[in-house]
Amino acid sequence: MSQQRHGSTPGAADGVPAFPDLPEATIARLPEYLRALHHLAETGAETVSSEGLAAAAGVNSAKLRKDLSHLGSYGTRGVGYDVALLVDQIEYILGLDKNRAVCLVGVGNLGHALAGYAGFASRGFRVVALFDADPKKVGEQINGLTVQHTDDLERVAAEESIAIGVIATPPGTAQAVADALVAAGVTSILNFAPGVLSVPSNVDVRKVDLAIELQILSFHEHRKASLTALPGGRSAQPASGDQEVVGS
Amino acid sequence: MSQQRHGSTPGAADGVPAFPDLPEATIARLPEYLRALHHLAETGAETVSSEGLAAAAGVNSAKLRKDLSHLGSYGTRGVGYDVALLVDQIEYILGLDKNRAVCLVGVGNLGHALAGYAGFASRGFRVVALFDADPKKVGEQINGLTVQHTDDLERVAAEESIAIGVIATPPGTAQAVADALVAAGVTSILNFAPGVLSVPSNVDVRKVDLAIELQILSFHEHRKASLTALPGGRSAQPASGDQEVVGS
DNA sequence: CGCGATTTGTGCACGCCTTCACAAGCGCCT
DNA sequence: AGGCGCTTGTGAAGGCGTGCACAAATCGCG
Repeated sequence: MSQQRHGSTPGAADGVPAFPDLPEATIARLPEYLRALHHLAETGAETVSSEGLAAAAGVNSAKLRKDLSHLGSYGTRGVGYDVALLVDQIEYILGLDKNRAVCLVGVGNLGHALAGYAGFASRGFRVVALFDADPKKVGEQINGLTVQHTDDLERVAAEESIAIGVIATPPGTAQAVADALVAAGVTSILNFAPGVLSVPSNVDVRKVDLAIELQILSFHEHRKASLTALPGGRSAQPASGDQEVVGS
Repeated sequence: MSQQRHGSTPGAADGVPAFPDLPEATIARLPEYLRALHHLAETGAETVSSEGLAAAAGVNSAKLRKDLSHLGSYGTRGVGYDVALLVDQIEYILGLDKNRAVCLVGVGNLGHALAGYAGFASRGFRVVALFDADPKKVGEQINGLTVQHTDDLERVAAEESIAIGVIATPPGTAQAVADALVAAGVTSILNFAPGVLSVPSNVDVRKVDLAIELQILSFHEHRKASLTALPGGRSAQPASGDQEVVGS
């Protein structure tokens, strides 16, 4: 990473750089920019304009520029952004240069898929431990890893100093698993189980509920249907622009 | 608020009710309220206060009341909300009373898991068709359904008038699949493939990128680590409140 | 019947995020 | 060297969402 001048992180005093406090909305978009940049790099592009990168990431260019400006000034006016440089910067900010260890709890249908998900490894995450409460699953080999019993979760996770845990258990056991993860020193949890987790305030939780996504789509289906059925409603065919992404 | 009867949907003139236009943020929370309400109903509760429901859904009570007020006036002051009534209302708004048909494209690791995901069926969604481009997978039986070839996607989806499609293919083929879905009349897409989909403006797309979620957590890990390492940073143990959910 | 306890519904202010519009800066061409 | 076109970075405005604080409404009880 550090490329001499341009490279050093803004506000770096000594070895440990001060951390720019980015808006949460910006953080959520950085991974998307990063993916687009990787794609551009593969096609051999050296630089990108904000317009080009914005299009590749599916946002508008003003938003992209403002987002990137929060990281520092890594563009060249009249030219654009250096792809390689920007990749390094974003990966540094996101902490992806650390090759983070992740453990996964719950090797059911979904957990099984997550354990083998290529997208994790390709973005700097290593799944290093699998757990399940079902004795029949303990010992099973998945993707080169042996499933261990959740009773050992706390010990193993602590030993390997795992910082990120993924919960893919049934809703009933999710809270207990979260408690064990926290006890083991995990400070970030990605939760696929429906329901609310209660954790200490120093632990970050992100939730992904597949059914909720469908329900939101269902709402919009319902809305669209009621519009076309209504007297004033136009008959569903509002031109064909590009891209309507609903919600956040 | 007019209130009148309490039962029928607000603004209903004839058979087709006018559709309240809810804030997007509210819509995204309704499924969570619904889940909490179902849970309460199972425990035999007749009514809930906004405080109680808010706690169960992991939000603050003012927000919950404002959200629900957008649906109409379905609470009773001094008492709370009628659980059964509220369930019906939210399910109606979300269009879950329609038992919507969903098709799933891409029966890889993730797609396989989604096809068997119990959370879909239990919330009013029926997976009615599976597709994959790999001839080796075509014909395979999953959860009582036969995997069909993506060449038949457009025909089958149109015949069964499927409105919602789920994409769980590798990123390279996602756009082509989306085009086929749109051509078949699908107007809502849930996309698990990384990358930006381009669709007509009357089609809603929601994206779930599992790797992005981890990257956001990674950022917060990085931030927390740099804080504790910094001279001014407190030594990581900021009391133990409840619930810190990061991001939207 | 009236009163107090309780809980909803909402007006208001604040902060975050988005978007526009433009000045500042950079490279290239003449 | 100078000017021109292009692109970034950002000030300002507007919109959306959140949370507070309180009035309005309902129930139960004396």
